[in-house]
Amino acid sequence: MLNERNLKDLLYQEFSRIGKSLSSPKRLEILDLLSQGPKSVEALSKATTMSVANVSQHLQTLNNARMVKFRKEGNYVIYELADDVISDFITSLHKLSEKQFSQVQQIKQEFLNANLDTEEVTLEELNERMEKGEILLLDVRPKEEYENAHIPGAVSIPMEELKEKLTSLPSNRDVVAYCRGIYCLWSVEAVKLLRNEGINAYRLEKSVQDWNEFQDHIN
Amino acid sequence: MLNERNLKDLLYQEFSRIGKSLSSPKRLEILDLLSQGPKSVEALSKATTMSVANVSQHLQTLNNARMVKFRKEGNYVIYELADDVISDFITSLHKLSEKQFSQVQQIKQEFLNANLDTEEVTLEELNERMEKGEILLLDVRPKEEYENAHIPGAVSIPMEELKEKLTSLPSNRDVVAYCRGIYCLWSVEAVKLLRNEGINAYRLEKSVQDWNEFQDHIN
DNA sequence: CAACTATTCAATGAAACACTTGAATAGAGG
DNA sequence: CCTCTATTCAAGTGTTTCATTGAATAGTTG
Repeated sequence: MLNERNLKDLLYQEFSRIGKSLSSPKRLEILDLLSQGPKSVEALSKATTMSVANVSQHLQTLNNARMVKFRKEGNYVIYELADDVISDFITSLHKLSEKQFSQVQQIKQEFLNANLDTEEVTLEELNERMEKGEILLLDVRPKEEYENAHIPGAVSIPMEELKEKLTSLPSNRDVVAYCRGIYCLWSVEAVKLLRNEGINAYRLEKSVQDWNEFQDHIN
Repeated sequence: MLNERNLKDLLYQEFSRIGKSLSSPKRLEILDLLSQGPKSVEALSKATTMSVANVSQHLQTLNNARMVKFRKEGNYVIYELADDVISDFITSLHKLSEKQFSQVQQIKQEFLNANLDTEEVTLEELNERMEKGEILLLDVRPKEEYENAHIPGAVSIPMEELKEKLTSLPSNRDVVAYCRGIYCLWSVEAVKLLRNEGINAYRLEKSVQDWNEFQDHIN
């Protein structure tokens, strides 16, 4: 028989399934990757340096919490976020974390300082200077992610191809590179490469999601 | 030395601390209770039917994740949510859960059906009829929670005192009872009691938080 | 249909966790 | 200053979760 205490236990158990899915660092990483677009198990395995079986297991628990869904496509199983709401939720988790963990900021800063004396670009600046045609915006994520969604006007050169294509870039325009957001470090790498080549390069810390939010705000 | 993989592991580990704090049903219940206002360890222990030591331990992990803060007051240690942002975050977790778990809805419905053929009141209705003075709004939460925050115009009669005060209620006005929100069942109890007394009683499923949100929306 | 690939399943040992119990602490009040 | 109370700490136990491994499955391609 269902009494009040039972009911509460049942309900909070259900609620906690979402919490559980967010309680593992690896699962959060998977969710972040999926927020850039659908991916196969193998692709996730590579990106996270986990075994395929392990990733599959995590995806299973995420699926139980209805955080992701999947479809079969040929030999592959393609996973994606179950819902736009979830992408928003993950973003708000990040914001909350950052707000309360100075440690997160510290870790990030330590790394960036060791790697780059970086000048940041804001979305406002970007918007302005894009319209004037003053800059070249570079999306250094994998091609699929660019195709899934990108900042309007951006050119896709995946990190892997950047070295070869360095010479084809204009040296008379400033270049701004972005990838998956604040904790994605490809853009840092890209800026380093470009500067070595004598190009004025800057890092945009923001992601496509941030861009969308920014657009919603000014409209 | 901090390399890219290390950095990611560290960062996601930090992020996951919030997830961890949301991964235990008991902790979620504690957080919900705290979103109604500050509470002592003992009070939480009673409300959740857990041992004091156990609650204390959970509060410790919540504190590590900066989800709660505490102050000492006489003999007692009073815990509360660390931040308004966290209350919002918990609310959005509930909404997300409800959206994806038909099971949650089902559990709730089964219980309510077994207990009450309930007519729900919407916030719009409430607003309208409150202004006309047609109804008496009853807050059946503990006095401290009422004092911490309540819907304007509501009268506080904690559940424990309701039985004794039944006769002092007007039988010529409709009564609407509310407590902590959709999963708080005191309002269900209250409506049952009131109807037995021949009073036209209805349940408001919403909470003070919902009311505040509603007010923000219409302004 | 045989070989191959991507994914999942099942079993293992190791680590993390929840809850209990009983002792320790620290503040309040007589 | 001693007692009482609320809370925390520390140790022990049983359970759940994790990553890893190797086998099983299912779908595709020759």
